[in-house]
Amino acid sequence: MTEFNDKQNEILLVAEKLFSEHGFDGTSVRDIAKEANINIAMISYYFGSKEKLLEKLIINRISGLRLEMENLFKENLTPFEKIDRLIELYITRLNQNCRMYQIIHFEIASKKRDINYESFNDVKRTNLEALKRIIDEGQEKGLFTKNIDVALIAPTIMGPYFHFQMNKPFYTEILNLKTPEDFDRYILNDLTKHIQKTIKALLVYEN
Amino acid sequence: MTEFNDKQNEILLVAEKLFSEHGFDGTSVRDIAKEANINIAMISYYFGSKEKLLEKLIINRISGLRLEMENLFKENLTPFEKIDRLIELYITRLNQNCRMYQIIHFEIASKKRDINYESFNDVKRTNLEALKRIIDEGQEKGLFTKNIDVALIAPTIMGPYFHFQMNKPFYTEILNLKTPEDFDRYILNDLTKHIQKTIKALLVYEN
Amino acid sequence: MTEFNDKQNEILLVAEKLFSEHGFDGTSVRDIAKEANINIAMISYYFGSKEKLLEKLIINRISGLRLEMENLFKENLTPFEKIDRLIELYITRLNQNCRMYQIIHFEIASKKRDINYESFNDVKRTNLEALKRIIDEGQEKGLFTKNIDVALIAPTIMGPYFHFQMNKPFYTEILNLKTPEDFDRYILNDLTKHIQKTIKALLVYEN
Amino acid sequence: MTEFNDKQNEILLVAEKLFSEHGFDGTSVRDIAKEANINIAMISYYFGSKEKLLEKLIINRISGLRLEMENLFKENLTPFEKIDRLIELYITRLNQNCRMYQIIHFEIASKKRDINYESFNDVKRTNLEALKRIIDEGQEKGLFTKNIDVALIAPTIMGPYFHFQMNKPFYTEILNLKTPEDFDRYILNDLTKHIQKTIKALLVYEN
DNA sequence: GATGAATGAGTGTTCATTCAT
DNA sequence: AATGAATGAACACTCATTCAT
Repeated sequence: MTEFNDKQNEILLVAEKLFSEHGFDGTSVRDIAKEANINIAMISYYFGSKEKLLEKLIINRISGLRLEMENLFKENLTPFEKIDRLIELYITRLNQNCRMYQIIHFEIASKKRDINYESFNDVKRTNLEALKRIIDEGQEKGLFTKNIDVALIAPTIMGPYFHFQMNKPFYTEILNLKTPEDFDRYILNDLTKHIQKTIKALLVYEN
Repeated sequence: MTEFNDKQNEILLVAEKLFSEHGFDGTSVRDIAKEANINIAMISYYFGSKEKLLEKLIINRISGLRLEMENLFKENLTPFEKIDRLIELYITRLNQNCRMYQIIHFEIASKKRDINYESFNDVKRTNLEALKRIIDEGQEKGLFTKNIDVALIAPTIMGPYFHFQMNKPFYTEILNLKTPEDFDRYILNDLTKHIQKTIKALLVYEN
Repeated sequence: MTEFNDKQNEILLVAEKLFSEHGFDGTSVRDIAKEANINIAMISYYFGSKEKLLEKLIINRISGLRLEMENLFKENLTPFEKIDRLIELYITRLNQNCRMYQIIHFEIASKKRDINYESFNDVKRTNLEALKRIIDEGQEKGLFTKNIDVALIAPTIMGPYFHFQMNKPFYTEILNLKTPEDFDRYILNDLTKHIQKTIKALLVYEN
Repeated sequence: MTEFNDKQNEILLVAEKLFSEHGFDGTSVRDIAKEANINIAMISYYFGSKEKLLEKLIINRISGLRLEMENLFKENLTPFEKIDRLIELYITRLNQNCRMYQIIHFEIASKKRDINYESFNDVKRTNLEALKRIIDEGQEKGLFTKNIDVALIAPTIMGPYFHFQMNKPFYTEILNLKTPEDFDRYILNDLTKHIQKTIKALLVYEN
């Protein structure tokens, strides 16, 4: 993992913002250069090409996404508390990187670019593993139901969050969230609690 | 609602496919014209501009999204059954229009285009209303818990579906879904059942 | 062989001029567009790309290079007269297309472009064939020496011509050729006669 | 004549190679810098500019082109033998510097650069002079015909050589020259003999 | 009503060169 | 003396759109 200098980091920051707001194709290198106050040629000079800029941006941001869950397991918490903490951690982290997820999700959908998503998948696999350990523990202790498909728990945590984010204008309106801060606060409090409840309900539900 | 002729419908169909696959900016009018076997000038001629084509496409498709839930309420079903049926209806409908949702979600995110999403929001409001009626009924009958935020049930239904779709490559891999048909079958069976279970668990969960 | 319209022919003409004067890499599509008084986009529009423009230019010009030598053989001429006429024909033709040869020679030398020179080689082969027939006839009649390598006669005809052209500034100076017309006249008269004499000398030379 | 240091000579060597292979415009300073393992800025630093590099390259190489023909005249040879030796010397020397000639010929043709070719012309004049002395001697001894245009003998020697070189792919094919070594051997043996024969035939030909 | 020709603006990228160190 | 960073200009090409027919 190469380190980037200040200017390169500035370019990455601007690119992240513009790509997430207007998409990769909707953002020109001139837009990035103008907003980052650098010469157009710098993007090719530093990153090789616009596409490689995206790639390096994704790799750079993804490498910070792996959750540090060691403490979670060391701490003396009940499986329920662990689930709560895990979800809180998830949402906080997703919300910090929501621009990146916006970009990645769209780029995965449009298969045009052949970006290596393996490191992204790696993160997801690791996170899934952590989730599985907690659920296993809860099941062993007889707290959670036996009938749980772990692979579907993750989309049940992240799905609502992303859906909420993607329909920001709609939920802003019906929940009367007046400022972006209100929206953010709603996510970190109400929505997080809702998702925690959902997962816990699911883990104890006997159908 | 203006009616479109055959050629216009063909253009809309091709545009829907290409926009969903490569994004709006990633699709050129030449691509559309070539795939639809029409002259490039036709798009401007029929729709005014590429942007207006998108707008008309969205409006045209959205109008078909309103769920017909009348029968759902006429039928003599328990609230649980109604929830199951509603979710089944939702997912089926989402899945039939997943291209359209792909487009709309991205276009909402990139605020560039000022497309009128009111009719889209209308649909969501109507669907929310239907959901609310069922939940109200379940609560009145003492079957569901009192403590339910209806506004968050919808993202809990649709969120996991969209997240699953958006991460198709990842879930294809970890669930060993070999063909697109396998993937679709998994959505309509396993994922639907999972979401039904999730919602029902949530509706009876007393925290 | 597709026909070109007036504008396309104008572009080809300008491209031929500029490519021969400044080379392919030394000529930008902007230069061509400006000199041909057309929009830059037209070059891509009409020919696909700058490289394809070169290719089509070469093919278009080459197809006119095959010498019509039927009359030469029908006419009741001595082999010596035929050689004279053939060389005259050669030089006249080379001189009419000297720009094209300038381009082709350089492009052959720089192997960068993978242009199909087969049609060019075809022409050379055909011309070689004609030359061989005349020499065979002269040998049969006992007029020419037996010891002739036909493959080397062609470079002995064309080589001096091209060398003269390529060193135009030098020969202009030492031969005191004041105007381009003088230079051209020298080629068509003196140089042609010199080459005719050279070849005839060679054909009768017993070493 | 300024002397060049090792790095400068390396740059000249690489530039000579690349210019001859891909032309001046087809070679970027980056290409040269990479192949010469030097910093890009070095070319401007050492030579002023890319164009001046070409100029200095040409001047440097031209100064080595003057044939040393003193021995030729000192030796006790017949005019015919002298012609043979001269041509052999010519071809050998041309072939050693064929890259340089490739560059110069193209640069003369494209009048863009205003390089001083006077020293190049000087060389040609000197060589012409030597040729003239031999021919004069042959004429005085009654061995050569009177009617000789010396200015046209040079192109008759060099023209076939260059034409052969420029159409390398064609002659490689029709003469079945399998390797570059075969090609070179053919030039130094067969082609040289052919040119010697041509000139001698011309010098004795009475038309 | 429908279209081929045409265009100006914009795309990402590469260029030779400069400059602070 | 030598160089890595940086740049403005130019590159070939594609874009959505217009317009005469």
